[in-house]
Amino acid sequence: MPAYHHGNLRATLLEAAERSLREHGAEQLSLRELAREAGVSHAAPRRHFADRQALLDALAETGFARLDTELRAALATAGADFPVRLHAVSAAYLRFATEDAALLDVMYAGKHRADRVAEAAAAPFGLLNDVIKDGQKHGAIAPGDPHRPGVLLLATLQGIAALTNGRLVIPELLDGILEAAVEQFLAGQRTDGQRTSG
Amino acid sequence: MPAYHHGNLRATLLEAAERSLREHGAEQLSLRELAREAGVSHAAPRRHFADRQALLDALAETGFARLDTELRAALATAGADFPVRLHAVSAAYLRFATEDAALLDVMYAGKHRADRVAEAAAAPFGLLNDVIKDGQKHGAIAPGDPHRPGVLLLATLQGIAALTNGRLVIPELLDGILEAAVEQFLAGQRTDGQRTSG
DNA sequence: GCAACAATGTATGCGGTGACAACAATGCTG
DNA sequence: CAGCATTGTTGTCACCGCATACATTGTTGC
Repeated sequence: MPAYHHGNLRATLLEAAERSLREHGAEQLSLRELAREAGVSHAAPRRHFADRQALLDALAETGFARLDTELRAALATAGADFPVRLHAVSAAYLRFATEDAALLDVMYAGKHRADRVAEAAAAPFGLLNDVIKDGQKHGAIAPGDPHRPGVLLLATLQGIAALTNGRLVIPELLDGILEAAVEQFLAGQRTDGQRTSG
Repeated sequence: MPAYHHGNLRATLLEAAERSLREHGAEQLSLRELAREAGVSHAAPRRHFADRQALLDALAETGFARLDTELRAALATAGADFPVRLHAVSAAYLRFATEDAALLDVMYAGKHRADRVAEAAAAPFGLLNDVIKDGQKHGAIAPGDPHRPGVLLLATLQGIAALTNGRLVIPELLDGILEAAVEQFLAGQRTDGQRTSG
C-alpha cells in the first residue's frame, strides 16, 4: 500500500540526484525523472526545492560538506610530516574531483543563490588554509598571508582535475602529475613565493 | 524580399551562439532562439548542426582556434626574456578564460564527439609546449620531457580561471595571483621539478 | 476527541525545447 | 532544361521546468 506521504522525499531526491549527476552529468538531471524514480508525482519535488537551481544549490552544499569530511579523513590518516600531509589532502581532493566531476562543476558553477553554499564551501577552504598555516609553522612555507598560497594550491589541484575530467590528461599519469604539483608548490613557496616588491 | 536561402546560416548561427554563450551561458543556449535571431525557421539549424552537441563541438573548435591566435599574439608582442614571455602567455590565457568562461567550459567539457575539437586543441597546447621548451633552452626550466611542466602550467592557469569564474577569487586579486603562480612555476621548475626517482 | 491548520503530495495545464519526418524552394550540373 | 543535391519550411512528438488548484495526512490547541 503506497502511503500518500513519502516521508523522506527530500533526502531521497538528493540521493538520486547525486547518483544521476555522477552517471549522466548535470545537464541530464531532470526533476521529473527524479520524481519518477522516487515514485511520486512530477510536481512533488517542488515542495522541497523551489526550482531546479535550488536542488543544485542543495547538492553543492552537501557536496562541500562531503569534500570537507573526506579531506579531514585524509589528513587524519596522514602522519605529522608536512609534505606527506600536503600530498594526502591533495590526493584526496583530486579523488573527489575526478570521481564526482559533475558535482564539482555544480559546486564551482558560481550560479548559487543560497548563502548556505558559500558557508558550506568555507569549511574545506578553511581546512586548506589551516594546512598552509601548518606548513608555515614547520618552516616549509614562507611566512605571510596564507591566502595567496592557499588559492594557488587549490587552483593547481582544481586545474589538474579539470584537465583530467576533460580527458586532456591521461588518468594513468595523474599520480605523477600530482606529485610534481606538490613538489613544485613546496619548491615555489619555500623561499620567496610571496612578492615583496609589488 | 526575404530570400529563401539565408546564404550564410552556419556562420551566422555560430556567431550568435558565441554571443549567447558569453551573455547567458551554455545551458541557456537554444537552437530555436538562435534560429529566431537569424530569421529562419526553427528546424533550419539542423541542416548545419545535426544536434545541439554538434553546435557546441563547433564552438569549442573555433574557441580553441581563437585561443591559439590570442596566445600567439601575446607572445608576439612580448620580448625575448623568458619570464616575461611566460607571464605574457599566462595573462593572455587568463584573459580568454575569464572573458569567455562559458566557452571555455564547453571547450573543456570532454563531451566532444568530433575529432576536430581535439585537433583544434592541439594548437594552443602545442604552443604552450613550445614555450616550455624555450624555457629549457634558456636554462630557466630543468631539461627533460616538457609534457609534465606543460600540463602543470596549464592546470594552474585553468584552476585560477575556474576559481575566478566561480567567484572564489576576487577579480582585483587576479593579477597578483597570476604573478605568484608564474613565480612559483619558475621556482618549482628551475631546479628539480622533475622526479628522477619515480 | 476533534476542529483548524500546516505540511506534503496529486492532477492538470502552459510555454518552451530538441529531435524528427515530409515537403518546398533553390542552385548546380550534365 | 532535366535531374539531383542542398538548404530551408511546416508540422509533430515527447520531454521538461514551472505554476495553480486540489486532496490527503500529520499536528496542535481546545
